[in-house]
Amino acid sequence: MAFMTRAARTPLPANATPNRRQEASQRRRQSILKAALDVFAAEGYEAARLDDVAAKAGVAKGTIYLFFKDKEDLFEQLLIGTMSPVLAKIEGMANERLMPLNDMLSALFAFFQAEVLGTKRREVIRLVLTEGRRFPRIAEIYHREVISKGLALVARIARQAHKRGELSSGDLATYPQLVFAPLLMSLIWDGLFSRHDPLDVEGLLAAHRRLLTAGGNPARQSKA
Amino acid sequence: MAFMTRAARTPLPANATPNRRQEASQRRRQSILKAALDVFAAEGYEAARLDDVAAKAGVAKGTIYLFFKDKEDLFEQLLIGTMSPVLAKIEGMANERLMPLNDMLSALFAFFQAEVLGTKRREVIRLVLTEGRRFPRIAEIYHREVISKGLALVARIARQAHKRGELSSGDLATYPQLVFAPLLMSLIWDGLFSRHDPLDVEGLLAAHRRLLTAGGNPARQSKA
Amino acid sequence: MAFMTRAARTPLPANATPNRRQEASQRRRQSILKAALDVFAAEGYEAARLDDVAAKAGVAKGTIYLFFKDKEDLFEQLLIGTMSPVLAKIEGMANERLMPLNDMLSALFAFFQAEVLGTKRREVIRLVLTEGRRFPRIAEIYHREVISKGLALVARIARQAHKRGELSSGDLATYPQLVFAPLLMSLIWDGLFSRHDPLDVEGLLAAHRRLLTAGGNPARQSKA
Amino acid sequence: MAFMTRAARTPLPANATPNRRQEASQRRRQSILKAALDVFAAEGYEAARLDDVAAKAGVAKGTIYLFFKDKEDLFEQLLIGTMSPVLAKIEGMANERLMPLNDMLSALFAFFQAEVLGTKRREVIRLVLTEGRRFPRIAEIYHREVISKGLALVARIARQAHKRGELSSGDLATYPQLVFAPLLMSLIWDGLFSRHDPLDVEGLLAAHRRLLTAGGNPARQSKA
DNA sequence: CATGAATGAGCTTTCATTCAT
DNA sequence: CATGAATGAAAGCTCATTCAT
Repeated sequence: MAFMTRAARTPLPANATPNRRQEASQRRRQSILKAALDVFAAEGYEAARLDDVAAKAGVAKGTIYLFFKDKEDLFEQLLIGTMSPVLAKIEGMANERLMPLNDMLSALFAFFQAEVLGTKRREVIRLVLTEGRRFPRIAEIYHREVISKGLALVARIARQAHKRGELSSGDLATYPQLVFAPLLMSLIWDGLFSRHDPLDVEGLLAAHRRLLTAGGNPARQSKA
Repeated sequence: MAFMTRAARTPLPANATPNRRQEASQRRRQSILKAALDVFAAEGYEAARLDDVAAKAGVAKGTIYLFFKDKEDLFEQLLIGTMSPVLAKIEGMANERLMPLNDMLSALFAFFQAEVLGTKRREVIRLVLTEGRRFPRIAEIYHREVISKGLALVARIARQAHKRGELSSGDLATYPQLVFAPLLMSLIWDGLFSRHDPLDVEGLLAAHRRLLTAGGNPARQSKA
Repeated sequence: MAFMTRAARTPLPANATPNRRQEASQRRRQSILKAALDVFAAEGYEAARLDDVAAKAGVAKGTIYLFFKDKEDLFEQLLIGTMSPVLAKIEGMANERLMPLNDMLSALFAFFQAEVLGTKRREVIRLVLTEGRRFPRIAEIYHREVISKGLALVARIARQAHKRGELSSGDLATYPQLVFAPLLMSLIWDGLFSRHDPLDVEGLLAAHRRLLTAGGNPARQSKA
Repeated sequence: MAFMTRAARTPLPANATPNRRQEASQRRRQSILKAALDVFAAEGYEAARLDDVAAKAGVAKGTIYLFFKDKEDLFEQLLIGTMSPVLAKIEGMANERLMPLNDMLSALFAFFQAEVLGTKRREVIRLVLTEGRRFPRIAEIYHREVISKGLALVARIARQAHKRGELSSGDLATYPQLVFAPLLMSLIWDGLFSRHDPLDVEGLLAAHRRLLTAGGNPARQSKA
């Protein structure tokens, strides 16, 4: 937002020029990142060719190096930069008043479907999964900034639900990963097998929600 | 199996030498596959160098091409060949009398921990996950031979458990993936994050089992 | 010199601005040349980067091309331009009344030490030596404007000294290069080996002078 | 020599093969070094293209990397390897009975003209001079293995000549560089200026020898 | 059969030069 | 005039694959 403020304040022709340049530069940077995501997602880090990235971005090969130190830097900035909206969402949820478990699961799964599985962010997560081992820094950042925060949020809600009696066991507070496991499964299935055996993600996640909440409330379970 | 047939047919002393040769040949093939697994697991398909595979296997680089058409063929044979024991186990379980859900989960999780997470097979699965998208044939074979059979087995048992009243819902029969999701999660977590945040896989899977069976047996749930 | 002419003619306040511009332009040109010398001396012609020259000169990369056609032109103008003071000195000495050999050697060696070895001019000569083969034009200009004149001067003095009986042989008149050889040696040694094995240039040149004059004056020799 | 011995002793076909390979390999290595010398000498280190080296050597680009780690290694091995015959000669002269100064100068200058100026070794020395600053290791090795030994040899002979009264001064023992300076001058002149102004190296060195020996022997001097 | 030296296409990265602003 | 972002040719190096031995 900040960058728009000045633009609005300075309709002066003199400032317009450097402004335009900056904007064009940012647009170029974004087009490189977008192209890089496509190519990295399609080929993987090693097989991705910067020639293809440049061609797809509509820039010369050398232009990439104006924005990124090297191929690895492009890859890291791509992965790290794209996670910030997800991060913001998670932190937003964490700061809100703690919602009931079931609401949170609905919100979480809906968010995941709409904002990850339904967008190119899906590819970013996939790249973290597939290349993370060879980019320990990325794995670490991703764990610290996204995974651990998401797990902590779920764990807190599960703990509260357990205290309130919504959950009969503390297992979800101890292993919040169980909440995310089917999301991961969906993402991976979608990439590997949906061509031969499509997965009804919606149904899967609904069933997963029933499973998670059922144990704590056998009465509900019979209705769900 | 086919390759053993002739060996069995030729116990003649005169043929002992070609026999030895065949054995030596098979040993060589195996050492290449073993080395290839190490290298592919450490570097990924693209970054893996056949030089390293040859060195690790103790053979000349050209020797690899006596057994495998090219790098891709080596990779595919590696992934496809290693899954057969898993496949056998799954088919074995499928052919046994159908066991109760809980027993099957115990057996399945124990098998997974002992035979996959605890062995180099872990790396094979990881390679399927990380490289599968770029090797559709492998994904397809793996889905057809392993995944779908494992899911079908679990689905059948879940269906029966549902009929018997062990499970209050048919969800697991519809989405047997829910049973495997935490296994996948464990495998991936182990590879990416255990350095910074180790995961108690045993505990996770136990909690998962409670979750899966809880809904159907409220009485048990309260004890668990 | 030419560029100062107009400046001297235009003390008008109205013309002060174009004047300032010209001065600024010349200052810019000089800063580029100075920076270029540093970078070419440190890296050699090929490895020198115009980016570094521009940064060191405090101008934009494109500015270099306002003064010099291309990298090669910058290099040539640098080498050719810097030799003019040396040239002037040599011509000055040539025009003076011919001095005795010994005095000339003293003056020549002192001049070389103070004005070449002791200044950045040292790097210019080194660049002529190291890059001259690949820039025949520079070698030629340098030979014509500096080397041949310096040699001619020394040869004339040596011839005269021979006639006067100061030198018993005409060798120095025929091979005035012998006078310069240790200067060259000093320059090169200084660049390559002084780190491991410093050379007492002062002492070397003194010994060289004794050697050059000794032959012609055995009496002196015994004292030196 | 050693490698020819075995070849003569082993006309066995079995040993012939690996032998041939080794020989072919060595021939290839030499052809690369020879080509590299041509290209480095013509272009300098930075501007030399390995493509050209490969083409000139009649090998593929990759072949260079079978023998040399990288461009720098090729360059260093070229410079270091070529100096060994010179080194051997110097050490040979050092181990002989110390000869009179005049004989040594004759031998030294003749050797330099025949074995350095008259061969491609000339280019190697030139490369040491022109590139040595940016390859400190080479300068150091060259100083340690060649320069310092040559200087020590000359210094010893000069000291002895001084003691015997052949030389009236100890200057040459202190500054043996004075003996070599005209050799250096010849080498450089040959590379830069001989096209426009050929240098009579033979005459120059003869004059130099007279100069060096004259001071100590005024009688001779008057004849020379 | 087994070898491993040789190949050369292909990739990343650099940097002199240009040109819209 | 001055700028510096953009260009793209060019170079070093790698490595899957081949094939003479």
